[in-house]
Amino acid sequence: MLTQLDGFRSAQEIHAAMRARGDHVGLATVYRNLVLMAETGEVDVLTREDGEQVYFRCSRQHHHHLVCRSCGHAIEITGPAVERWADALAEQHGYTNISHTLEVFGLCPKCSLTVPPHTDGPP
Amino acid sequence: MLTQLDGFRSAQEIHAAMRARGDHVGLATVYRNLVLMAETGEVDVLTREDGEQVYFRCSRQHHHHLVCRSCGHAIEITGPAVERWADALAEQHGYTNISHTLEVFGLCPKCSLTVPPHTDGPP
DNA sequence: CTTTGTGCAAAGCCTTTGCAATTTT
DNA sequence: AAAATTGCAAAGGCTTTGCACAAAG
Repeated sequence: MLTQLDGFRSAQEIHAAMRARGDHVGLATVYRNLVLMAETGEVDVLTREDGEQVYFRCSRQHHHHLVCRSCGHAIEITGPAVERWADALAEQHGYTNISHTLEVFGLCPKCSLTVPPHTDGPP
Repeated sequence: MLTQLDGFRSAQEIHAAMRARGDHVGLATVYRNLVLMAETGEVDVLTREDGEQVYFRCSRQHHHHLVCRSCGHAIEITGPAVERWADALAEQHGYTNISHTLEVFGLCPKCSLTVPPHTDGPP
């Protein structure tokens, strides 16, 4: 199921899609499996700007994403320079156990044509 | 109130702190004001790993944070190189309306001494 | 038969909203 | 007196949990 998704989707969206496809599955099961898959690293989780968690099956190596704000379509990206920069900076401040989050959002080429640009200020 | 905080705090934490200090204030008011201040850019909001939103009063220019995973203590950081890299990369993929999130987490020097390191895998 | 996984409904948690009361202008 | 702000309680939305039942080993 998840294998055919090209972007981040919420548990509820995945559940709805499965029902629509005919699967007789409960919402709780979807949540349970997603949580499990997230723990094993089988899927990536990120929190959308509206607070909802979204899931996406992708490679297990450390990477980040370029995510379409409108349709959820995601592309894996890597930024070795950023990783080093973040680690070095945190160490300079005496921080340990360093991790980081980095996501790039935008409107994908397809959605750029159909969705009005958002007017919020920059983040 | 917020001015004396040195790090990101949730609405509920802020509310509790105000009550403890003697302020007779409702939770709804705290939320309402935080939302307002976030809209005007007076405070920064970010979503903690547990999904709770946390607020922090800091400078209005574009910046990121080095946040202590344990006590919430935050330091503003800037990464001009990262900004350019993210924008260029997104443009290469035909994305428009680009924004990004970047937060570095770790244990601050103080918490490094008292808190057992977390054993989760890297993000 | 024991173990694992599932569905449904109920509960939990953070956040928002309705409304009357209070404060401010 | 009108307008804006607040407190409280109720409602909303996403997620988790309890429990009985079905599926798998």
